[in-house]
Amino acid sequence: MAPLGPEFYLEADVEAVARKLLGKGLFTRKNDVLTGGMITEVEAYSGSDDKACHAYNGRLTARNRTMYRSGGTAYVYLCYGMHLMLNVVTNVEGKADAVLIRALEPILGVQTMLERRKLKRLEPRLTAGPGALAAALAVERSDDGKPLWSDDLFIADVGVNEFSVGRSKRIGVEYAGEDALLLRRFFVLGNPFVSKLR
DNA sequence: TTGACGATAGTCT
DNA sequence: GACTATCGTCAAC
Repeated sequence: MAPLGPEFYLEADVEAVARKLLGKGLFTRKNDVLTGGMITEVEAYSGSDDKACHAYNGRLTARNRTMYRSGGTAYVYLCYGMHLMLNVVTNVEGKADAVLIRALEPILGVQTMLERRKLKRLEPRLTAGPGALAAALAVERSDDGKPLWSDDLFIADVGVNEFSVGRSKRIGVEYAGEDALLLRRFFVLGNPFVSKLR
């Protein structure tokens, strides 16, 4: 399972990369245990034209500076004081674009993920939703800034390409005014491991 | 230094 | 469907 290299993430169109990420595999390796699955839901954020983006209009802070790095870097931050969010930085260095990974369908390490989430049986809420996904994969703040071809955090092609893509507004960005209406959320149609509006 | 507020999830009614 | 836990971030004071 060879990780995708930098070229996959460098293109300027963040929405295109977001779509391409659907069906790819996202995995972490912690304590020698591989966990992860197929990405089923993503959202695109663009620093250049998007009020919902942390880096809108060139805003640069201690938190969001990872977004300005080269495509293929992980951007991890804490939301609501308790949930970690995992993002994929896209575009070239200096352009603050990123894709929020919101949900995946488990493939590897289901038992370990169930334990991390304190669940007894496999059900969508194991990995449907950005905070849930980060908890299931044991994503940590220290993963911020890592390349997505690291030994303990990587994205790979798992050979899935037969599915339809749904599209909608993004979740929880009402504060962004008219940009909250942008159709920058993409998901695998009909897949149960999607957070809302399957 | 301070305080208002989130790219959420789990629990309770 | 409503309520809230919980804390880092950031802009304003």
